[in-house]
Amino acid sequence: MSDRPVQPRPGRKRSEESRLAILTAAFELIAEVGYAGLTIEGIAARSGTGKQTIYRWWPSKADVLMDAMATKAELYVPIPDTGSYAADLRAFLEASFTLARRPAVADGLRALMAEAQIDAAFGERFRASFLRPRRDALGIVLERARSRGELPPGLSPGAIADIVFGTIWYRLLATRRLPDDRLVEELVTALTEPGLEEPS
Amino acid sequence: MSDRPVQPRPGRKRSEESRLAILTAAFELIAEVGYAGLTIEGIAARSGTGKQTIYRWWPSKADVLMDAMATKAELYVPIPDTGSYAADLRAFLEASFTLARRPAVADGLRALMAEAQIDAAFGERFRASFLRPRRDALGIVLERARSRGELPPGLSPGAIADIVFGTIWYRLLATRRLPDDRLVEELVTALTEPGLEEPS
Amino acid sequence: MSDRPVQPRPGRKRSEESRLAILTAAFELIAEVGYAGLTIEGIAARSGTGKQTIYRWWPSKADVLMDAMATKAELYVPIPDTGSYAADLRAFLEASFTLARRPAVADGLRALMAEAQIDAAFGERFRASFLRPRRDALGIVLERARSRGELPPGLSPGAIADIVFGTIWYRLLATRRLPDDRLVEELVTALTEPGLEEPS
Amino acid sequence: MSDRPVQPRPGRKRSEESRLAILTAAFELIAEVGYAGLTIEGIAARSGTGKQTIYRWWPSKADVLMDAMATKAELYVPIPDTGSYAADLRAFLEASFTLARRPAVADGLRALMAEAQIDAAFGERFRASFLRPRRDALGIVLERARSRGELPPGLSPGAIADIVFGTIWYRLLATRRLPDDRLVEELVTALTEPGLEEPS
DNA sequence: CAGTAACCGAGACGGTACGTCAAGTCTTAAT
DNA sequence: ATTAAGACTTGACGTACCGTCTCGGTTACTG
Repeated sequence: MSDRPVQPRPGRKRSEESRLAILTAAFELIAEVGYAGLTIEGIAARSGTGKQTIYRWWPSKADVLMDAMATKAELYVPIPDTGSYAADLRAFLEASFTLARRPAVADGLRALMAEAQIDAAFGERFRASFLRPRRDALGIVLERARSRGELPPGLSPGAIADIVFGTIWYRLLATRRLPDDRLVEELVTALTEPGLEEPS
Repeated sequence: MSDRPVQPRPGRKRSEESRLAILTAAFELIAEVGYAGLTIEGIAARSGTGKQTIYRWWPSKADVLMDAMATKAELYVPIPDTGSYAADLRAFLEASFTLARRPAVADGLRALMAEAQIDAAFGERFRASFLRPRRDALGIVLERARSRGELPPGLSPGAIADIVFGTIWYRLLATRRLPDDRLVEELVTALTEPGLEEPS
Repeated sequence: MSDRPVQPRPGRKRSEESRLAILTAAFELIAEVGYAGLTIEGIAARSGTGKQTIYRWWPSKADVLMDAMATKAELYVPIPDTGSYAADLRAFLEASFTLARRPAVADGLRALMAEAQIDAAFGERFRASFLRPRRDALGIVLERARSRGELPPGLSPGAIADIVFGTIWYRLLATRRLPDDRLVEELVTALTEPGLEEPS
Repeated sequence: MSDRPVQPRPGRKRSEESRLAILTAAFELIAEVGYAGLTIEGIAARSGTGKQTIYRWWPSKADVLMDAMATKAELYVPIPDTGSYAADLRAFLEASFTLARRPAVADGLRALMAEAQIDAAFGERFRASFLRPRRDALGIVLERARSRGELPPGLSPGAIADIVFGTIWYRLLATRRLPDDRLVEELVTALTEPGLEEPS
């Protein structure tokens, strides 16, 4: 096993130091000047690197930011498995909302989603490497619930995912009221079969 | 009262011809070159006007586009009043989805929402003059339902609005699968009290 | 008469202030940093103008410099007419040498001739608008001498011009010994018919 | 004495293969893309060597080109010795003109002279190792003529050299009319004492 | 014959300047 | 006062090369 025979290409190796300096600069700049003020030149200047080094490894400033978010922000959302669909859903929502309430994360996510609308090629990359994994995580929770027969009738897993992520993103993008615990309960209410949730 | 006494200011009047030419050019250009390729200079050239004329009347190209969308696209969504919450919701969703499925409209909405993330001042205007009226329309439907006691327990009107608009926007922005009739039914399922909708 | 009906084109007029600031900056910079260190960006910064303003009116930095030399340096060489070929030639050479001994002029001429070798299109412009007029001035002197039968046998006016200008340029470009009065006499000696010059 | 005692330094020897590949690449590239398009990176790529190898042995691309000209072009001009100043001068001019008429040589010479104006350090090397030997060759011819009393009165050997080389270079650099046989005769006419040349 | 020193190719690095684009401002003559 | 036209300053873009700096690997002299 273990493919990739390390392929010892000739020439100087990529500088890990520069890579981190660039991601750090991008992460700091987005907080200081906003996405509209974020420029490749600014990242290069702040990080003490050359523009060419950025262009060599990332196709656009949005890709730098996406990489910076993945590297510098801790975006991991665990896949809960409590045995109950309602509890799993609540746990997933709470973890996601906690993330989205961090200002730097919320600002970064808004900028990435905006750029995804404007630059179609980046949009593809953003969906494939950022949105899809998180949607897949919820998909696992929903699949378990489905196999236990806990999903409400008339609601497909796909629609539930659309509603869950749609509501989170809408709060971020359109209302700018960050999602709170009350919204967790209302989403759980809407997405579970009434009468089944609280067996008390 | 005393409505604008026509205020006969001195000097040449605003050219209605130019205004329409600018909005038409913006609407056509967004389809031809995309929002990334839309420029004030391009709009001026295409419309046969000067840049200054655009800057005099609109604060940014996104405002031109928003105006163009409002003027050139027919974005009106009627406020249904059938007497039944489920039927009203379904009608509202169907009308909204029909709109969002028009490619020019979908592209324009995506661009406006993107710009609203990047330019905070435009974001304010976009929310106030574009998002709020539509949310208010749904609010009227929901208020009528609430007063008739048809809203599901545990779901506030605000949360329902977040879920409805969130899901529509998410399909536009993140999945690029345009909303379809099946989603209408799933949203109605999630947002009505089970057993009440279809009295079968 | 008086063509060019002033052609009142619409729009803002070219800024004479910027034009002069650019030429002045170029003329000063060539002395301070040399041609290798002369950049469009440097000229723009020093002159307080934008790069685009330079690119709008000149095709290359060499053209800016050529214009600056013509405007800022006083390069005019009068066409002598003493009635004697030898005296005219001597006067022409002395005036030309005086010019070429000014360091700023010598440096500028060297740079222009160098660029003319490297950029063929500029070379054409340099020959047509810089070298040709000066060669034509000498041509008038020689034509007068020819009509009076004063040219030495076996020497065409073209060859005399090649020798005169060739020698001046060679001293500038290759030896960097600036031309002096002794060289004037030696050139006059070589280019006049012996025995005719000093009729004494 | 005993120069360079072969100094058997340790380490790998300079690769003659790479040296020739670099000079060949430079010589070919100057013809294909011109001096403006000639780059160290291009020479390295074409020759299959690394940039460092070039920088190790030559201080600039102009030095590579000068070396390539000396190695690839046959630039040798014999020192004629016929016993007659006029015949020697004619022979020297004819040999030099023949060289300068070869397009690759003319292009190379123009580029070197241009670079000598722009890069002062290279200019020194160009004068010392390229121009000086050729001027010295003519100097030998002129010294022999002087000792035989054949030089025209009023013309120093230095002035003659300035006129000879100046005229050749001027034709190359400024008029781009390559020197021809007629010019040989006119130069001989100007630089010999009339009545002495053809004793007929 | 193992070290070690200089060379080689490849290619990433920090920089500088390029020539272009568009932004938002201003000036002009005409309406 | 407003318009179309177009020049203005500003700032970032993405590219091209510069000259330097690793890399891993090859030669060739030396202790």
